[in-house]
Amino acid sequence: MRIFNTLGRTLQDFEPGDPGKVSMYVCGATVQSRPHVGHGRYAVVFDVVRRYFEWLGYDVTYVRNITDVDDKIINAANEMGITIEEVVEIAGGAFRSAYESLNVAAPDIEPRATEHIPEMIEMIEELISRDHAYPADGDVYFSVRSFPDYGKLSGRNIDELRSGERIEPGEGKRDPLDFAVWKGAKPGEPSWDSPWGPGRPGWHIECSAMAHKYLGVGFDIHGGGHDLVFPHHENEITQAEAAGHVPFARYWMHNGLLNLSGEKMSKSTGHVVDLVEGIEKYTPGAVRLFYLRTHYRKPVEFGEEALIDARASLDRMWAFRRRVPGPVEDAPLESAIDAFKGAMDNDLDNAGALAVLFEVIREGNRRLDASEDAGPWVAAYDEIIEVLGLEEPGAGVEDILDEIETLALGLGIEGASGEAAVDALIELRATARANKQWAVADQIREGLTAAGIVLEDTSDGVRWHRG
RNA sequence: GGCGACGUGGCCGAGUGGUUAGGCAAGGGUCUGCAAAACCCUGAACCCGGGUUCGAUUCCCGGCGUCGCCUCCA
Repeated sequence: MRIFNTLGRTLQDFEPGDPGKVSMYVCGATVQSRPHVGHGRYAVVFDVVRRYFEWLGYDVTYVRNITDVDDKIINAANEMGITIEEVVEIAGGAFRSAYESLNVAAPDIEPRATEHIPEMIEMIEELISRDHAYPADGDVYFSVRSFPDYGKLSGRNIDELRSGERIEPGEGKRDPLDFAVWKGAKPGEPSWDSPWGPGRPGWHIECSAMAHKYLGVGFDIHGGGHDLVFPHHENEITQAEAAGHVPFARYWMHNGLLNLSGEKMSKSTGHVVDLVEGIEKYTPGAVRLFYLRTHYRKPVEFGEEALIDARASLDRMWAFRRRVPGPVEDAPLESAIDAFKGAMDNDLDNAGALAVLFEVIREGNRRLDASEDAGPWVAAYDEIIEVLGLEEPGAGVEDILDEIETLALGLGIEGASGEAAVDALIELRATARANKQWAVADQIREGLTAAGIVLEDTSDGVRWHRG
């Protein structure tokens, strides 16, 4: 597999550090407010990275952190008059449920910054002892000029940064480029004890410390949104490697950002679409497919048309799979699997992989139409759809029991509920159709449609699914 | 200003030095009580100008345009 490594900005063959295993660390979100649709993209992209490696047979350890203390969380708590724990609980819950509905598998480890203060303090002490960091009035700063490699990830050099420098030197900073690894507590802020007095960690140090703790030195893949390349990831590498963890991570993957009306979405400007609302409006599957239609490194415009397009494509996929109910025994079509693998091995060409899937669907449909064996095509579909995480969820009816029951009772069906009632209605309709009582048949179809169930008449009988 | 990415048919979106990507939408067929689904066929593209080449959408140079990072940000 070839991966575009941000470190070096080239396509590189992926070789795990430990044969048969892949260790991944992905920067999760700062849980200060509800997730926007941009957060969904990184979650889905790296979920697919993980699924693909697992599908290839690797034993994957996936770590995704939660930043649960920073300036913005503290501000949000103050504004709303609640504790930071409550902010984290509310926002974190919204993230969790959004991930779940997007079919993003939970990480193996989900460390929180506040639960790793000792590890961070230890790393800061190491940095100080190596003269890469220095305390100043309760803060501790990293000395950027003490680390000659600074800038290697983001591809910039210190002097260029300096010319673009806009920040006034902080009180204790020796150099405007230096950044805080530990921030002394101001009155009223949450804090932890440290050798430099009460305070809290700087943003970047948490990832350096937690990635090292769970994945060790030189783990395989570090991921995150492209906007994290600088300064966050640059600083992460710098701290970790300055503390002696060399190399910090071997491959760096960054997903492209989402635009809204041509402009990047951003929490700070409020230029966002709420992820949960987007999922409700367009359905979770359509949102997930929307993310996967485009190569993961490209920027994408989030817009109504694209989501409706994705929804239609998804319907096509699922409609194909419904034609062959239940699991299939056949081995997946080899040529399709090879093509899929070829696309994915090419720096996770998820869009190319989808093209393979659609070719499988077209030929599978053609064979089913012609009453030829489509088993290998269906099996290939199952294989691919699962790696992409786009499988159709089970068609439960729990949320529309009342509608179904009312409809059933209206037609004289008693004692049946839920799916049994649906079956009874379908049976009743079949009788009506056999007697050419089209009005009754249509009444049942329309009633079920209104309740959210779509009927399909096929040569093999009637199928139903949620609309 | 510095660094970087990108510019493909109505829309979205892969890819390649010479041969059909794919999806959505559109038109025409087939199938069909209705509905849905499906299959077949059709049209349409490679920002502009140079260069390299037998031949460039694909390589090189220049231009134009869009976007990102340089400050918290997936």
